[in-house]
Amino acid sequence: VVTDISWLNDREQRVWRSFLAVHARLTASLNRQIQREAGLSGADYQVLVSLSESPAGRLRAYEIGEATGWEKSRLSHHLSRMAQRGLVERQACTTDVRYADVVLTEAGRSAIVNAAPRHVAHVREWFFDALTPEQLDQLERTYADLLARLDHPSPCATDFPCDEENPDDQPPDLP
Amino acid sequence: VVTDISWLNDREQRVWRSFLAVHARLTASLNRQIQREAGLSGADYQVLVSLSESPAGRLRAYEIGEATGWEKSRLSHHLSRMAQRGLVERQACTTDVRYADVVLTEAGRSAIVNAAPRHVAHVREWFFDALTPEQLDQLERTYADLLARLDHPSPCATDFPCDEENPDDQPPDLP
DNA sequence: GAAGATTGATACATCAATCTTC
DNA sequence: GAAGATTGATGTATCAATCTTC
Repeated sequence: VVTDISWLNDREQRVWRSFLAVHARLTASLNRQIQREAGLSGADYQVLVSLSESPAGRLRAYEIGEATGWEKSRLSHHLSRMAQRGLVERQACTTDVRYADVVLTEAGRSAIVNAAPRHVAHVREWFFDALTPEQLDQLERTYADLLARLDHPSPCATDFPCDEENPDDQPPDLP
Repeated sequence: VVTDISWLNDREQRVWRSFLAVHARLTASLNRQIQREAGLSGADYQVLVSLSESPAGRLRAYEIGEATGWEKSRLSHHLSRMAQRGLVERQACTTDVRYADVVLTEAGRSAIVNAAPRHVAHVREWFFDALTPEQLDQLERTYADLLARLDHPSPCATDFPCDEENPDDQPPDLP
């Protein structure tokens, strides 16, 4: 009954639905596993990874936001919950009081050290082990292209204001 | 600081993070758009699409669960919210009272008819327009492989009980 | 005023427990 | 007892509004 409105062709629809399904199932499985095995949510994991990758286990909330791509309020709520559970600690930054420093606690560090290897094992099992080296190459390229498109929207194909039309402003910059 | 635990190599890490980032940003953008333009969440949209694809705009809750991949409770909660907003209606199935029938209301139908073209336009703009035909081919194949792996776990590489080890049980069956 | 951050309200997701009908 | 579905509790995400400090 949706056929009378403009839609994707068969292949596009197949690819799009696969894209959604792969991600939904993969993240659902990974989140369940990490929750069961380490008592962490996927969101907890992301925050802890960011912090553990920083030299002192300390970052500004702003930087965690950059790393995770979350907005301020989501991050703030989540940090509150994590702080309440003793995984991180908030500390006022000495130089500029606006910036909230977030530091990894001992509990937080042991949580991520415990969780990471299991998590990686599942990412391997469910993602990388299903891919050939060629497919890995292709994905690297394709995702880079997709991210470039998302970072740098093309001249508006839709009815939205799209003031960003300077195509040589910033080089595509890989995460 | 995470380098002393087993991890992915550089390329794998890049691909994995891109995979997560692409999906996160794409779905976040799409959800925002569809919410703003049509007052629907991504979840609403999925349910409405399933229903609108069925001949009578009527499905059993069970079938919507299959289509969306959601579990019973999530679906039930969501259908309650949608029913409250007048997008769908629950009706007892005449033949077997266990099965709950869900029917599309007029409001639900016009909501999806209004939302779909805009949604598709954004999927094109942000996803398909960034891909070459070759990349589309590659993705179709790769996602099929990934789904096959998720449907049909390989003999356990991890410490989990994995009783499903009959590799010729069911042919990989594409959604 | 703008950037960084927080709060409160609401919607959504997940889990365990329950209920009903076959 | 098992399949389909619902409920309640808790955790998570999003939006708008606010607060503080530069």
